[in-house]
Amino acid sequence: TRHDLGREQFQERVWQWKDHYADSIRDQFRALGCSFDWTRERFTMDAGYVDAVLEFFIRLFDEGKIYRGWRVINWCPRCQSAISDIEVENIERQDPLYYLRYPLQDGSGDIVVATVRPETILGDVAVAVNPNDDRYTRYVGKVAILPLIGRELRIVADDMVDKEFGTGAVKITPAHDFADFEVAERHNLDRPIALSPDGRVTSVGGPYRGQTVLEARESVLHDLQAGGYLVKTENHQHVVPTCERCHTVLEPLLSEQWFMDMSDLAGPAIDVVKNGSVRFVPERWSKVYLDWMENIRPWTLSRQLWWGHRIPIYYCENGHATAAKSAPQACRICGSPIVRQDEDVLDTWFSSALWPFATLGLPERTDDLERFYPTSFMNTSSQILYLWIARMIMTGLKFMHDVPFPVVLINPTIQTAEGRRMSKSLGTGADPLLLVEQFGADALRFGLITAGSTHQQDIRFLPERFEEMRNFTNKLWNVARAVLRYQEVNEPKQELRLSTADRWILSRLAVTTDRVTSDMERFELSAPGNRLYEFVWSEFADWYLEAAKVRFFDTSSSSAGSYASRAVLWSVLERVCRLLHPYMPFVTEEIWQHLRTTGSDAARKLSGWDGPMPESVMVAPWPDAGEPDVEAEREMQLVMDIIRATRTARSEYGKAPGAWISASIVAGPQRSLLRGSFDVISNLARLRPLAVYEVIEEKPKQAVSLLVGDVTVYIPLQELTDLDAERKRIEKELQGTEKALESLKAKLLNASFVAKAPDAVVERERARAAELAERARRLQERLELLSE
RNA sequence: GGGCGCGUAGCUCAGUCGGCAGAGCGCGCGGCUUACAUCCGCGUGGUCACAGGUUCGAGUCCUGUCGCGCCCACCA
Repeated sequence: TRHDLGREQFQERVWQWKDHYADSIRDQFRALGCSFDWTRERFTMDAGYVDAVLEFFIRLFDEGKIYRGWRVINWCPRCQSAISDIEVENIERQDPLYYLRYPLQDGSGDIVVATVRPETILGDVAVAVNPNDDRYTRYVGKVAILPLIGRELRIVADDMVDKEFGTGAVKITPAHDFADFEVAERHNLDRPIALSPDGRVTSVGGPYRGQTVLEARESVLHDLQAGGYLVKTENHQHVVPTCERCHTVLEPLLSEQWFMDMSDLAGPAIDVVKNGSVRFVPERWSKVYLDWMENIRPWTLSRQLWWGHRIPIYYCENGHATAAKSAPQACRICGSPIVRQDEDVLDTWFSSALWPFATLGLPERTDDLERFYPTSFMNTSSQILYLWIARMIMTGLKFMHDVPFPVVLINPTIQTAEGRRMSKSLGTGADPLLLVEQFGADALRFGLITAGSTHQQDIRFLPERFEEMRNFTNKLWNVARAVLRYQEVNEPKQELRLSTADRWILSRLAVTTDRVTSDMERFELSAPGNRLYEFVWSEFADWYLEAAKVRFFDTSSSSAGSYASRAVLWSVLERVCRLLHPYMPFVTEEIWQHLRTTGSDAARKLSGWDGPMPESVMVAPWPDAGEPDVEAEREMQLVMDIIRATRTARSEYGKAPGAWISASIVAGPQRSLLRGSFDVISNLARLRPLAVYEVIEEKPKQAVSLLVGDVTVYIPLQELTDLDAERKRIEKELQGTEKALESLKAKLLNASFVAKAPDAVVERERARAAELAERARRLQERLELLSE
């Protein structure tokens, strides 16, 4: 035990332990790609920091905010220390509830109380009833006799008693119950300590002295029963306070401890949240914060441990306390010699509470303090909202006269796949290094940040999710390989002639950048990740890259076209790296290093690089969104719809995806627009030979017809299917179209819809109805033609 | 006991201002096509927990109910 080692040797061992685990934490952060300024790493036990802790403790002590007093505190019999009320974990349990009969002194009867801890009767000093409880009015002021011990117990009236619970009479044990202590204060009752900190009955317990709590529980119960004092036993569901660290059942214990008065500190800390100087994201956490803050209680500061900041209080031979950074010559009160320092250490959160300014040198007014206080925002977990966040705000206002941070971003809590809390002691945690090894740091980060959404309260940890994200990382890597492969060295400068697809992807990037940026600015971090995933995979890789390849490999394409494609590929990827870098630092940096040494003049110009690019994507500026290109988006949409419709038809008719088939497209007024995308359509839809007309004299009878907006794609029947199958397909489609049209017509016939819905909505529905009607007409026409 | 969150496809989850319900995985069919089979194409899959209400219109807003989870709490 620590006592075998002694205070000094014990501390040495803890330092070794600390060094080992600090290294491991550093390794984890580095593996995860956290880009800290490692030169500024601080530990709350660093020399300078220790000095700050002493300084502020002394100030608070001298102001009378820190004081010593007798209070009931949560005592952990295993840790042999007091712990603060926010380190208590309440667990629900079923225990027997014993009803005990206490005879009245005057022989006029008895009074029955209920308890789950019969051994605590040894510390009883009174019985309390509710002042409005008629059943007990006549008892108030009388005296009951404590069985087994014979102590006289006053019967008092107190509002704290619930008439409905048990018998409506409560035994009062001031030294071993929080509520009872307060009752004792109100009624000026003795507070005998019946159970000592080492878990044994004291001399107050008379014949039971020396027994452990459990032994006493048994023997007291046995004796009560033998004496006829046990009235009955019930099963009782209740919550039991346990130690958060070791899960030992806590004993409320009257003891002398150091406390800090929080009432004056809380006020300003409430104001800054109410007036918006400190903002919580998600906002609802401010309610949780305020609720705690407005009901704040004194902070139990002392711990009976050997590791931590030892309380800088020195006692003289008369027992006076003097606060000082090192042992003073004499007592400040009476001048007599100092004989000892307080043995206790401070709650670890006391030093943490000073973090925002103690790390920056306060009490010295350093340059760092000027520059970095307040910090830009605090990102943390809801679990330390009270333990740390609230206290940093209070101490910051107290010693810096300013908030430590304007924004507190509260992360969702990660739970296990089964929805249990992740914790070291429950063994439900996950080792970050193993996960990094398994999926890669980028995939792990991306998966965590994009899981659920920022406003959520908790999210599940599902390994499958990180597999998906690993696949995405791989996708990005392969896209980069392709893009780099198509780049050419020392390309002569050419005029940049952008195709529809080029303009389309640049527009999609503009829209994506804009939304990603605005979401990030409001601390919405998962949506931008998902958006980038979608952009990279579905738009950039699946469509644009495929379209670009047509130019590289289709011999009929112009060199100007492939020059433009190369430039656009490079620029889009380059900006994607910058956007994705916060999520995936490793792969984006690696790709960006390759991009840095490539890229034509046109490519760099598209990305906005005038001079040389920075050394690392980490220090590259955030990309500008740029303007969307509505026309290009509309055009490309039509191209993609044509390709998709063709693919669907081939798949439906079982035609191999790669096989070339002939087709004609009748595009009406869209013909000129489609001209520029002819090669893309032909290659991605595998249509060859392909002809595009504005109108045709005679609609083909022996053909499959695909309706894409105003455009019709005709594929000769013999390429895909037979007449019968095509007729059935058209019939099915016509049915669907008519059904949709009918419900839309009904909506438009609804007078109140037309009258009350916004014009734009009504207009849109009308246009849609017209479209559907036209589609139905064309399908009908098709059917007639096929039936001829 | 109080506060908060969640309930949407078989699974895990998105869904912004109330205006045509989405993704990934799974499942089915077809493809090793010149970045990627950790992939590509096509498809399948919904009583948006339940019951009311507001509204021309509700997954979305309001009220209540049920279920799950987290936090807080001195009914012995």
